[in-house]
Amino acid sequence: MKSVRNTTAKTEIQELIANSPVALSHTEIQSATNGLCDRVTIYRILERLTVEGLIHKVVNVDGVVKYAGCHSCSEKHNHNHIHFSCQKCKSVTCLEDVEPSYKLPKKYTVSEMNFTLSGLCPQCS
Amino acid sequence: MKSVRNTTAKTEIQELIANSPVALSHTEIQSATNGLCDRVTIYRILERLTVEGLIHKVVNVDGVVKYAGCHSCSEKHNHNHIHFSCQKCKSVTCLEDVEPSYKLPKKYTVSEMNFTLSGLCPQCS
DNA sequence: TAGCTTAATGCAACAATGTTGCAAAAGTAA
DNA sequence: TTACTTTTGCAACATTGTTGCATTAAGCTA
Ligand SMILES: [Mn+2]
Ligand SMILES: [Mn+2]
Ligand SMILES: [Zn+2]
Ligand SMILES: [Zn+2]
Repeated sequence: MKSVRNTTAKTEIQELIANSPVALSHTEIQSATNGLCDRVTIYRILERLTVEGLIHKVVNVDGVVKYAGCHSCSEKHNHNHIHFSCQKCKSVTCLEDVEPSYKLPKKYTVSEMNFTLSGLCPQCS
Repeated sequence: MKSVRNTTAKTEIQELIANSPVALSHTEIQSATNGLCDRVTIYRILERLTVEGLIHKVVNVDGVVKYAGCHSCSEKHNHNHIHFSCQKCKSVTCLEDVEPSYKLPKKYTVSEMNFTLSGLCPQCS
């Protein structure tokens, strides 16, 4: 039986992501927590929070990996929203209300989606 | 005036990508060309082909960068199709016919899109 | 064809990001 | 507190991509 332990670093990183209006990268988290723990530990905490369904990973169009809080992912991740990536301020935002629609022609089996739009966010327009 | 030179390596890599049914990563290109040129040269050729509008970059959901041929991008890139990423065979395919629709809050200015679905491709279903 | 200009290449060195193994530290239940 | 197990720190490594610079070679012209 593998139990989950709530450590200081894990709690702090989870709250940091949950309270952030934009998705955060590993580097941004490391800067924000300022020596709270080792950088390897941050990677492992992010992995654990993702598995637990508390945060989700967002791979930006420029390849930068960021993390954002989940709102209703208890058992497994179920995201069908769009992400917006600002080309000016580099922010990545979850647009939870925006559900894209599409129609696949062939015999593809879809299990996940990752839709990202880039341009200028409201602050940078 | 900066002119463009067609070298053996550039031509071969462009044809490799153009004739491939799936998007190719830098590593896959390096393996396929088998010592044709240095790995740095491959990066620079991919950059050049992208600027020239002959290929386009696809950042997969797992962060792996791949390249696929462009069909009608002379002046600048204009892609509005979906990419499909197979979780089993790891292939990334351009679904040129599939155009997703969505409605954004009007405060956002969109200039690019990157939509990727993952699951099982027809061969792996 | 030979020579000239400069785009393209090879190579080394570096940077950023992420992973793994293992011993030490810390969380949790008894 | 003790015992058990998860979590952490650290070092070492892997992958991917970038940069500077000397050398090579593509394409133009005579
Ligand atoms: Mn999101
Ligand atoms: Mn494509
Ligand atoms: Zn912005
Ligand atoms: Zn497949």
